[in-house]
Amino acid sequence: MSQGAKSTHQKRSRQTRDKLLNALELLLREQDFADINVTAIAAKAGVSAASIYRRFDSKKGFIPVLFDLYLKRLEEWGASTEAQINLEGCSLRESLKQVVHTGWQQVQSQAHIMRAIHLHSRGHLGLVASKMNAFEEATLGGIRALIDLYPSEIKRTNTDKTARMLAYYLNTILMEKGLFGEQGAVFGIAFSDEEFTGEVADFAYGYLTTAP
Amino acid sequence: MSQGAKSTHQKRSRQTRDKLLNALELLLREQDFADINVTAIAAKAGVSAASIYRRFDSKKGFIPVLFDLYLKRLEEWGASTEAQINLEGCSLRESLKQVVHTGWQQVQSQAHIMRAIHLHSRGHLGLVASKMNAFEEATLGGIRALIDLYPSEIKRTNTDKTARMLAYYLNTILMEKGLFGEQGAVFGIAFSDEEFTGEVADFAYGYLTTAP
Amino acid sequence: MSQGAKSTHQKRSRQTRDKLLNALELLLREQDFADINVTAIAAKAGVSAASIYRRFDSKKGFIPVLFDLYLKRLEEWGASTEAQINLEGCSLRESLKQVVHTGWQQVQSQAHIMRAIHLHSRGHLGLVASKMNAFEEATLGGIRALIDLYPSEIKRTNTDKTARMLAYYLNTILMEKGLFGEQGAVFGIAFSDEEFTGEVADFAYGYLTTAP
Amino acid sequence: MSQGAKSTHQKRSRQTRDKLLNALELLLREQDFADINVTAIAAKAGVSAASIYRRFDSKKGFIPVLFDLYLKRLEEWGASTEAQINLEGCSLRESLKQVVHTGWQQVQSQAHIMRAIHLHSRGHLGLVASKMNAFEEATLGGIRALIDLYPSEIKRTNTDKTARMLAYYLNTILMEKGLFGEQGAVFGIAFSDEEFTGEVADFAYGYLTTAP
DNA sequence: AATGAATGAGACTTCATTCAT
DNA sequence: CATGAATGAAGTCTCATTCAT
Repeated sequence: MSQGAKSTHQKRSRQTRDKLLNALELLLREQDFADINVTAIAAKAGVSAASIYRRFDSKKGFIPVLFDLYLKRLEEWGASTEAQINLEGCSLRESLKQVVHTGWQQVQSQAHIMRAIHLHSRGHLGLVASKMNAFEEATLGGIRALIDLYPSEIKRTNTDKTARMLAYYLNTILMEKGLFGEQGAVFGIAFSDEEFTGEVADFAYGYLTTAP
Repeated sequence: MSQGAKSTHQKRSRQTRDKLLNALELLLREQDFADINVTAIAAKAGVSAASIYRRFDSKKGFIPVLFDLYLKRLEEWGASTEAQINLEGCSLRESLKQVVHTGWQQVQSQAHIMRAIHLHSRGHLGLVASKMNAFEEATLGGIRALIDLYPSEIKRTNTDKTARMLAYYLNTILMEKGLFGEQGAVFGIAFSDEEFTGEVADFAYGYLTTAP
Repeated sequence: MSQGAKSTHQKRSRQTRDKLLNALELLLREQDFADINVTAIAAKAGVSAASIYRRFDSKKGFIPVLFDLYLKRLEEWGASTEAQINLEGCSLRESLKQVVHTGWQQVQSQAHIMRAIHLHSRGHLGLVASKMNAFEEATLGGIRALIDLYPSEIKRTNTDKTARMLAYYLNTILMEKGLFGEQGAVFGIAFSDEEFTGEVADFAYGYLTTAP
Repeated sequence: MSQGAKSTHQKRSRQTRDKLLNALELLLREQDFADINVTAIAAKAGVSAASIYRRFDSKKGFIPVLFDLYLKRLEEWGASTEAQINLEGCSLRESLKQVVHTGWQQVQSQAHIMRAIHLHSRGHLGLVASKMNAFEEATLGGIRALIDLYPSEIKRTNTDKTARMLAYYLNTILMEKGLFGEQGAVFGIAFSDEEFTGEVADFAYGYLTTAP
């Protein structure tokens, strides 16, 4: 069947799927994935628990789909105007600030979803492994592009290694606070968002502009 | 006494508790805490599952006790010779390298325990909150001491903020790879330990030596 | 029309019904009725499971229709040449042998259908009661005719009772082995077909020729 | 642990098992095994449904245990006075009548259990195969002993074959009516018990006393 | 006190049957 | 009508936790 021309059955099927996903997302804003049971998801979605097993392999099956949802949102957001960072004429420092600021907003808005993924794709199978790789490659691409914009300022010699470290750093540092900062102390990083993102960017800036 | 643990006046009781903790630690080297069931812990310890509930409030009750265990080991290790870093005459860069290297070893050796704490103290209650604070304060103290050793090289102005950021950074960046690096891609950070710790230290070095 | 089956005015409807019945029969050669699910029947027939409920009240509704199918085959077979037993000039013993032999072949060839009827018309409703009665009456008629052929040899006094017992005996004894002999020990009745039918006939012969 | 000196735990365990078995037996007097759900069994027994799965592999797991129960009762009954048939001085015909009469009583009293076994051990695995064999061997032994008592009267030549056929016959003929006679027509065998057992015995008598 | 047994809860799964398009 | 989707019901299974001895 051609894409875009979905049958009514398929549409209905997708609706149920979406209802379930929406229900889960709502619940994830309040509880941890482990504390949410399939009955609750079904109830919130207004469908039967058995229906879940038509759309998802198991409760765990929600995780990769949540990841898809996250990636879709990331993509949509990437195409939106608010994500359009204009680095024209910006200094490296300024650019990093913008990138971090933007990333931080993303993390915050999708924290509930990412938390579930972060905690429940761990250890258990390579449920999301391939998708994660794709995501990482895309992120790396962005980072490399940024690096390439400032050849003279950046003193790191191995671009690939640098890009990987930077991507790893940004991802990790924003996630930890974004996902768990609310309920955990996290070294009293209780700064304002401005301060936090500023420091995070400065960290990256110092790294890039210092020769090995 | 830890939340979740019960008093152990009797010697025998204490022994059972330790047997259980050992059993759990052994199992944690192979599986995630969520995948280990109390029966397995009891079996490994050679006691009945019901006995667990004489020592611990619940399965979750193991978490704060694991945290205690971790802190105890950290303390012992801090007092041991191998942890005695001699920063005398070292450059800031060299000192950071040593600190990161040492921290990395710690994380690696206790990864199985920290993983359980990291994943299962999340969201659920403030089971370990107070201990975590104490731990963080201690870490912060060390970081501040390090910073104070190199007043001329360090360009950051707000020492407290800097120390917190650095502590947060080091903790987060080492944990993510140490706890989950094996099974997750983590941006292809597949460098050797040397490379990794080197980059991590450089990151910190760049941050500290660059004016805001 | 069978209980459980719905009217099939349309030709197409009739076709679908037959496709379903054929599909079920094929499946019955391999699995027990209870282990065959409606989806499988529908799939084998190339229609949707929902369509089944347009032809049959329920899954159980297949049973009386299977019974009809069985009776139809029996009738056809009764009219065929191979079923034409010529008892002319045969001794009672010889006649019984032929009858048993023929019955045994019937049971064997329709075992998969009869097994389903045998197991699933039990207890549940009188789904097939009226048909069964008709079938039994027909069978009884045959038996009575046989008995009437050998008035001098047969020593039983109450013909009706004798006919009923004989019919019951033949039906039961052949069915048990025919339907379940393959997978059950059944008292190690592992004789050849010749031996088995011979003994069965001898049993009947002894009964008939012995005075009460 | 020595037999007879069972721990209290074991006793409790067995009690639960017995409660479940009793509950099932009560229910079997009213409904078919397939129509009884585990929840109902548990409720009737006054235990939790989960407990069932500590004692039995699955719902099907009841079947072999029911078979054991049946065999145990058969054994107990065999040792009881009412089963003590005194064949001393009896004619073969008389002996057969007694045996059939006794067997018929057995079948009737245990019909509900045997019905479940009969219907649900079919096809599915060799759940009861080995036990069935043992049961059949024991039955065969009895039949052989009976045959050996009347060497002059019995005209069959192959004792083994004869014993097997007789055992098969008695078992089958009594079971069919005993288990299903109430709800099925069974060739209008609506005689009194006396008549029925009399005919059944006569059948056997005729067989045994007629030369092949 | 230690423990085997019991249990409530809930995930998971299948299936006959009904619904809505 | 035919059908994919949905569903209620029940079996299966596991597990943390509590009970009773």
